[in-house]
Amino acid sequence: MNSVQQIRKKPSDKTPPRRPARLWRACDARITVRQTGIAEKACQSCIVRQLAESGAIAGARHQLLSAQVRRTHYAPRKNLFLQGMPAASVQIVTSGVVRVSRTLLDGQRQVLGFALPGDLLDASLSATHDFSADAVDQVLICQIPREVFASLAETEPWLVRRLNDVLIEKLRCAEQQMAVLGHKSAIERVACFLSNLHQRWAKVDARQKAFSMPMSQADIADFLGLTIETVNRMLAQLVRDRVIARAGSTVTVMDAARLGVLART
Amino acid sequence: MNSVQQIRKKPSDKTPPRRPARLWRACDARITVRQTGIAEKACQSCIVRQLAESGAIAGARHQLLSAQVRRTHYAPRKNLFLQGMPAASVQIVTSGVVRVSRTLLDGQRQVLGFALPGDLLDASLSATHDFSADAVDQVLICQIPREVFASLAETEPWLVRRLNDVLIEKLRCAEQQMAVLGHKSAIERVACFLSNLHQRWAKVDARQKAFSMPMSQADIADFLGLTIETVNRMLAQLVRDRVIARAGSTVTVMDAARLGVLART
DNA sequence: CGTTGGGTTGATCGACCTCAATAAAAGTGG
DNA sequence: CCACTTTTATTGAGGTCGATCAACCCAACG
Repeated sequence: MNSVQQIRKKPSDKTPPRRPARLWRACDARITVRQTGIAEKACQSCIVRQLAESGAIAGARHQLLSAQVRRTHYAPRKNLFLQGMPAASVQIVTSGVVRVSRTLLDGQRQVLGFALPGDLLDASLSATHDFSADAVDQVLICQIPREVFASLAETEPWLVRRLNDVLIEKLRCAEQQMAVLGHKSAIERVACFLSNLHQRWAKVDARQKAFSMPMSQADIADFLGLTIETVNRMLAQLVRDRVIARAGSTVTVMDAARLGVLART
Repeated sequence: MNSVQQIRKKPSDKTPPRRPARLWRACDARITVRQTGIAEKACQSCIVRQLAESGAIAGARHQLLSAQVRRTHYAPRKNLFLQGMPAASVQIVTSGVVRVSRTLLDGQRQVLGFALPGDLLDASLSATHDFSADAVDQVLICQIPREVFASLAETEPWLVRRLNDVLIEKLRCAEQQMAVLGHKSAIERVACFLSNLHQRWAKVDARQKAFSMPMSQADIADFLGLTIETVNRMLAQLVRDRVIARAGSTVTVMDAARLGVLART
């Protein structure tokens, strides 16, 4: 009657061997709040840029938000917040990868996705988080206290509208993932995942050819609705077929066309 | 290498044998625009109630929106709008069931969900629809022209914030569906679907014990990531086990507890 | 140097897909 | 209203993909 579903005890990740903090030093945490001028230059993908990119007016708006931003650093495997915790602030990933997951009623863990630099965590303005977030590797977070954001939203209606757009984008992502989970085979799912990661990292840094995949195969399995073994086998097959190459947690796409075909994207 | 995925030619639905328009007559279409007083009383789940339910202030806000609402009726199997069409208005289902679907790049159809009375279609304010919507049975839609909504949003910031909440709710739904598609067996998926429909119809009309399931099994299959045959077999099994009973397109939950256990909800 | 948490690989099994065929509706034109 | 077609629902038999079970390797770490 039922099948599937072994409960994996520890949702822990591995510490990536390489990733010498190039990306996350680009937006270093050791910036005090008043140094908005520096922050504006340094922070490539902070909450401000994310929320304010609605045109030329960005400059003034940028400063408005910058003054309120706090930055926090998390070590690999550290928890940012737990499902059910009171939500204290609006947060955006500045560097590193964050795993977003949820514990289902039957105790099983569902990985909702992975937040990359520039991605908004917890767009809701509700009282408590309805999912957990954990740092996969070295992570830097930009955050605005909830009250500050709320009062800002009062005087700056564009903020809420911008938030709307972000939410719609997130919804589109979720729907795409529904398609992956509902209609695709194992190899297609893994190919989709890689292709998606590839594209998203390209947005963060278009120059890089390789990208970082620091999450464990267990995380990927839970995200794709597969088992660890299957994920492993599919990755191995893609390497064997010269579609991708792996070196530690770094992945290089060797044959983007093939990958696209496999992903059916 | 690949599996699944036969392309079903016509995404057509069946006309339900019963459903003598009880529900949808409650909010009849033949109301002219000016009769806001009547509309306010008649329309149980119109766009106004949906968007304005943020407290006691609803009355004034209600009238504000009511004056701009148009109502449209669609016959079973009729298309409301197609993926890619310019989005002309904000729409809410007032009665009936609407199938929301998307055509994937490889031509295969993905059913994103089914909108019931009170559900918002197309929350995005983007220029074009990024999915298609079709009437499954007799459907009544409340809609506000996009420009009217936009200008209203200018002066009424609460509108955008309310829209935000709706979006977050939609996002939560999508994530739940991700869990269904990624982690559940066939019988669990069907049980989830039934349980979900049951609860949502209960919100529309708490008195009704049975509920309407007018969509075809092909639609359900595409929504749940299963084949028609499997959906059929699971439904048959649930009927055999006295968990549900079916009469035409009407479903009665006989054993809600069992259904809940099967759905693992 | 044992332990622990990934990662990797093989063998087996079963849930669900696929193919096939029939029945039951629903729509259509006379 | 009745042939007729088309669509949808239903049921059976067989094949396959991916889960399950079971090793084993490897690196990190106390």
